[in-house]
Amino acid sequence: MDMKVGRLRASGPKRKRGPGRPQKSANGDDARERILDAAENLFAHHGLDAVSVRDVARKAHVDTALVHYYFATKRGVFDAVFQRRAAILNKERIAMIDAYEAAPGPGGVTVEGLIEAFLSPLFDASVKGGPKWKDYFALIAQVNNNPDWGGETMARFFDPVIRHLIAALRRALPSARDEDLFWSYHFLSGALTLTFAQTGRIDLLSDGLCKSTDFAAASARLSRYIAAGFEAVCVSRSIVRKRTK
Amino acid sequence: MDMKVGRLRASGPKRKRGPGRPQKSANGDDARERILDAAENLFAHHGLDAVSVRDVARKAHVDTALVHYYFATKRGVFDAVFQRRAAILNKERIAMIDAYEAAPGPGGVTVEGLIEAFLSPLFDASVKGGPKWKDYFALIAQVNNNPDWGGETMARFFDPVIRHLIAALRRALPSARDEDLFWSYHFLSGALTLTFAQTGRIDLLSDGLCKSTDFAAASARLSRYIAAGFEAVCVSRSIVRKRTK
DNA sequence: CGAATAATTCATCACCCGGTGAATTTTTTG
DNA sequence: CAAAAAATTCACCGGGTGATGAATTATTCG
Repeated sequence: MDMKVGRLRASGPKRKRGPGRPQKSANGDDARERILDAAENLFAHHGLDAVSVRDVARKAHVDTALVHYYFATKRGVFDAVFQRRAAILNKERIAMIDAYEAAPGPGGVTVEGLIEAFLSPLFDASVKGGPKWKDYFALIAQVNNNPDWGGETMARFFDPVIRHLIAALRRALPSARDEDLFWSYHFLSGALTLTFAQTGRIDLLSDGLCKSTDFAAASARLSRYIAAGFEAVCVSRSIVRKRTK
Repeated sequence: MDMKVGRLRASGPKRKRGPGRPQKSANGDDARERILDAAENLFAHHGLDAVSVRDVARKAHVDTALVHYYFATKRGVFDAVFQRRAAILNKERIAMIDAYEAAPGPGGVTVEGLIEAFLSPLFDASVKGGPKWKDYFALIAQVNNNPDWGGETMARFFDPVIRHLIAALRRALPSARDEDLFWSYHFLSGALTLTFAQTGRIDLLSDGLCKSTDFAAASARLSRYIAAGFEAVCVSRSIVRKRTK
């Protein structure tokens, strides 16, 4: 009986910098990068399961075998796409929160200020960063709402930043309960990711008055909306809470 | 030349009540119903594209051909699942909004009261209605965040109720702009559907303090959270708006 | 140049997919 | 009971899927 023998080929070549490099290196037109871009775009717009490795390869003008050469498996492609922009983003977001806490406006640290610091790198990237960043955020929206492996994946990449935000919120709202903070963040997460998902939903609902792609409009409202939600839920209402619980 | 001839077989049998009925009819154990239940569960937990017709048939203890006999295509199965509970739900939600507007508490109609009327049939069904209803709501979460056809599908089934809610909110907040109302609803929609998606995300983030399955806890917070968001965004701040716009 | 190494392609495998037409079985009707 | 109709199964098709090993091309290094 021949059991399925595990793949021996490692996940891609040894990445030493020197020898045998591809056509272009300083340029962003490596085949590897093209594959990631193609996958990012397709996964974001159609979901992981609706896109085949062949689709990705075709869009990247590359043979399917090359995709497996670099990333071993389809899930490997996905992970690489997901990871590529996460690190940059997370560093910025933590820096923004810290900077705001170190020098808030007159009146001190507010919930809205913290939320805005937490969100601004995302909206900045999606507005100024070009379509690839928009694709990336749409991809995150997909993952965040995936019931299979979404929760685990999001936790792996984004929990540090989020815990950082929640710690800061805890300082800004000393009377808040942790459950209230976590649920409030959960609602924020849902509102944010649906906005990033660009489903065209709001376009249809509003008969064209609002556009899914108009992140500036979303950004102008979201921080205020969410901050008000946090304050309404997290600021001492223990009497009411006991009644509803 | 033989062009692909359209399917001649109609989408299922003639549904007259009399002849040739299956094993059980009054009971909910029809094969047709079993297929819908199986599909509902699988689509909700894994997404439409990750589930095959064979998976559904296997779970329903039925041949794949029977699935096509009743629903013609995989998408047909999905539509039937989606539609099955939508009508019931929408009728209840409109009734709740109307009832609340007709007899609000002392102090008149509030945003929180409207939101709660709008949401309560959902949480009621998911808490009291058993696991099939939870599956259904998880399925809605999938659809709402699907960038391909989610926006259009949600619009087709739920826009009437939502427009009804927004009309009521417009009466409760006469100074609100429509863009603000639509964006505010959009955020509500995202927060709600991520909650229904049951991704386990909040469980991991909170180290088990909060549970994705605890709809009672979510329900206890969501209306207040969202109402505060609506009021913060939609109540006259035209001076500020002009600056950010 | 020529050897070494990385990048890329080619041909292919075993399997799963959605869907269909023709039997076959079950149920209802007269 | 027989005839009719509905429900269900069986066998199958064409095509797509993720993945792989061997061959081929491009690049770098000595």
